[in-house]
Amino acid sequence: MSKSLPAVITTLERAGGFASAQEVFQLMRKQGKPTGLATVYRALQKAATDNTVDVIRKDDGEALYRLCATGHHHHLVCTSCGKTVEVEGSAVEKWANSVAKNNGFKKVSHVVELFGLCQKC
Amino acid sequence: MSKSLPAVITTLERAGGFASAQEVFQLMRKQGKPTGLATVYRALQKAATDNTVDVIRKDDGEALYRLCATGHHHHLVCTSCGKTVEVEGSAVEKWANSVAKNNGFKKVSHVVELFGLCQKC
DNA sequence: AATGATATTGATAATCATTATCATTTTATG
DNA sequence: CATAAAATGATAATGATTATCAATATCATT
Ligand SMILES: [Mn+2]
Ligand SMILES: [Mn+2]
Ligand SMILES: [Zn+2]
Ligand SMILES: [Zn+2]
Repeated sequence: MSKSLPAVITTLERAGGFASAQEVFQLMRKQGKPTGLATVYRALQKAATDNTVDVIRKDDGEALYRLCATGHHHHLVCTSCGKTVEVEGSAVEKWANSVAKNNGFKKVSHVVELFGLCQKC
Repeated sequence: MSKSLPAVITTLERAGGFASAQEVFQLMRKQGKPTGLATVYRALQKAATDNTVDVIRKDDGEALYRLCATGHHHHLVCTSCGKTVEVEGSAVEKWANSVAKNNGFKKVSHVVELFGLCQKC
């Protein structure tokens, strides 16, 4: 997976924020760089496992991707206005790994999202 | 929505940990309380908006529901066989609260779930 | 009880993101 | 160039979720 990955990432970059695989697919078509849907999915998945993009899920379960400048991190989201703050989670990473080890689990991933009310709300 | 909701919740309770809508549907069938799939979905969605159940998403996007425990805790779930271990998260609680305070957020809640492969799998 | 209004149910079909196939094309390698 | 290996993409299959809508159950009023 090599020829298409850069083009997909570039498209995601131009998209600005979050974009679904389907949206990236459509954008590439409009930009004159049509690419197979399966290839778009493969590229985004690869980028996700490489931690070069973040993945979140809409309420309906659809995956949204975003170029990830800083590496793995989590989100603090205002439940009222939607304001989102990216937060570091090294403490959580360590905790997750130790919990996994203590229970004999391998290849552990985690979902960590924080919700609350921002200052304005 | 009333007749089916209690039965769905009871089934979710018996399931122990997390269960998908499809699993609840199958369980109710086996327990001699067959209920329509659409009804199961409706009941779980209602319970979710009422905050009587938690909703998380597997890596593949499938929604998992869990009866809101009386005592707050998290889960370590095997993505292969579904084995679930309840884990303490005081370290995460502290982290979440400090992150919230640093960003001026109030009434912070969090979703923290761990996924991996258990020893058998 | 009987009637009509309203809400719930569930079998079934439709939706749609994601994944699997697999033939074709491209790239790597000697 | 010749061959093998990897990437691509058109297409079909999968499967969870949602939409329909006719049949039932529940409620309210006479
Ligand atoms: Mn993390
Ligand atoms: Mn917690
Ligand atoms: Zn806010
Ligand atoms: Zn397992």
